[in-house]
Amino acid sequence: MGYSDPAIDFNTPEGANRYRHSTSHVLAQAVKRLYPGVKLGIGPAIENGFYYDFEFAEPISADELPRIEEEMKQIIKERLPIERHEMSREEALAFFRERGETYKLELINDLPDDAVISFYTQGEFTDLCAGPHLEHTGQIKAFKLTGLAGAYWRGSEKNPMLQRIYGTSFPSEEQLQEYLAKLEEAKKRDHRKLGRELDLFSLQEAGPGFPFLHNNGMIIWQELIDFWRQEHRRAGYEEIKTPLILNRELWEHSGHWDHYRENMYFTTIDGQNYAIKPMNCPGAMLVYRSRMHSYRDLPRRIAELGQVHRHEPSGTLHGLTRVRSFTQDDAHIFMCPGQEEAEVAGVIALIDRFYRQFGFAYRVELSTRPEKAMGSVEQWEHATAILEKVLQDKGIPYQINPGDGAFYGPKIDFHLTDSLGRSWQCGTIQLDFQMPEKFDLTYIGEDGQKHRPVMIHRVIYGSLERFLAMVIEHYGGAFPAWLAPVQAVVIPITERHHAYGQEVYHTLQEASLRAELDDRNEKVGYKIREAQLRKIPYMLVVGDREQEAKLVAVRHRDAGDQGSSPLSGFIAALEEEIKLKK
RNA sequence: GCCGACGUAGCUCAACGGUAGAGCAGCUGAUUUGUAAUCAGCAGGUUGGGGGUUCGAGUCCCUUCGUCGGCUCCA
Repeated sequence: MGYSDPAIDFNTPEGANRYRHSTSHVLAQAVKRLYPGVKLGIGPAIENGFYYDFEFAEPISADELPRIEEEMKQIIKERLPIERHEMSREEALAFFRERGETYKLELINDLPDDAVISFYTQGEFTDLCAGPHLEHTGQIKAFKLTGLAGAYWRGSEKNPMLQRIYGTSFPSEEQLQEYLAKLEEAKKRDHRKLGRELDLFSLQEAGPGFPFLHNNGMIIWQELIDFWRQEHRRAGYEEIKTPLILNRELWEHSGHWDHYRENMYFTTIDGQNYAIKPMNCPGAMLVYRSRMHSYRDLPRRIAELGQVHRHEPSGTLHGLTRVRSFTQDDAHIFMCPGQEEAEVAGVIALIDRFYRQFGFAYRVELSTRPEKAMGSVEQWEHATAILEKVLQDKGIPYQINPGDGAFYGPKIDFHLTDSLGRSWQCGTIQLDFQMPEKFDLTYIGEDGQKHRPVMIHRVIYGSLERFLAMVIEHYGGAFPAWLAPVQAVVIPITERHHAYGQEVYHTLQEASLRAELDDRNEKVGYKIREAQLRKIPYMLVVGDREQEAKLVAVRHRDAGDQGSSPLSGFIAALEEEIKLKK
């Protein structure tokens, strides 16, 4: 099985991985040549590229990447054959010990006893590697080093931090350029850029991680909430609002003090200790507990748009997607044992309904028991089995994310992808047997005795801030009419059309449409250009012809000039478009 | 929090250690315009903050805050 033409195989994931994995070896070889004392970490292929981790004697800077690229080109020019061979464990250890490759030694020591220890050699460079690889280095046609970053050895903050060089490679220069151009294009959709350009929100030095929403952003926010309320009423939810600040005792009681303290903000009122809520659940528990429940009341689905504050490490903050204060579209479902499956299934259906509305593709994960968890292993297994069963019954593909559950229960997570391909958790469904216990929640069963309810914590949007970011990037700022901050702008051609423009504008306003009148002293082309840049869906040009016949000349953001129509007809069509959330 | 980079006008970006500039946006005036930029003028800054080196710092050094790319973490 030859591999003389990498372009043929590149279209399969295996082929692309092999190609890029070999590129990462070329990178390591180049670095070894340029920085003799360097120690090697690992260097796998990843989605869209590869990386290699190094420990340099002196940290290098990004300016040095071009120099490394030059050396890589040299290695490619040398067309070094890439050859596989095996060593015994002892030989392998001796090989790396001699070369001072302490990280490689660690890797070998962690290999299972019966593992085949294989190596790949190209020229003077040999690396521990399972392969497979290309036949020779000359097969790499186009590559680029794309970044330099710190990364903990084996992903643990307890380990030393290595320097990771990222890169990508393709079988042709055209494909590489195409990929880089696509990345540039994607950057234009970045919600942080669009947020400023479209005046949706801002991030200020006065409050790192605490976003400011502007009027345009608030309009989208409110539409998201209106849609949410409507759907939740239909799905049988109630809505509550609980305080942002509650006393410390409550958080000690709920387990947050033990399990979540380092993420919480605290304050003092009249000498008493309070915490700013990082989660909404305790508030919902108190509401549940404020009266008696019969099994006939259950399931009780109690929703809350709750603003939470969490102290996230400064280095993790990111636009609207990772903040320190956000609004969860939370709900807590209290139910009798046995109702779990139906309720979890109901929430999954609701999440699907929402994401479908926006056309989001999503990925599902099942997160299991973390190290720091409340409750017995049996309870966790029981809860996890329920979640797993629902996913399987529904035929939903999912990955297991071990140890990533909440401290009170396992969860199903729903991930969306941003414009640069980064994945963000939005929806989540968490099954909780702990909190009802902690708060001694009860209901009266058919038998007249007290019983313990089970609880689900769930969010659909996840955080409204994060979801808003996803919405911005998904539409690239060109929002559908139901979300658009301004739905139509009236553009009179000259001053002589201002009165009619006013009339049109007022009629739109009275129909509760979000309209603007652009009566500035500018040419039509100028006003249209500006409206296009603001991504306003409809532009209504009015001049002599329109004024005379009570028409509007409709221009659509994407479809262009639509010709003239009676104002009433335009309004009816727009109202329909909004109602259908097209 | 950790590693690296970057902070110059509202925005995008210039300025060999030697008087901080441009385009767009803004304001004023002229122009009354038919589907992506009319013309002219004006104004706009303790170069993120603080310290230091130097005759002299946007530029070099230290420190701090913020942002960006990752790592860890997470809605």
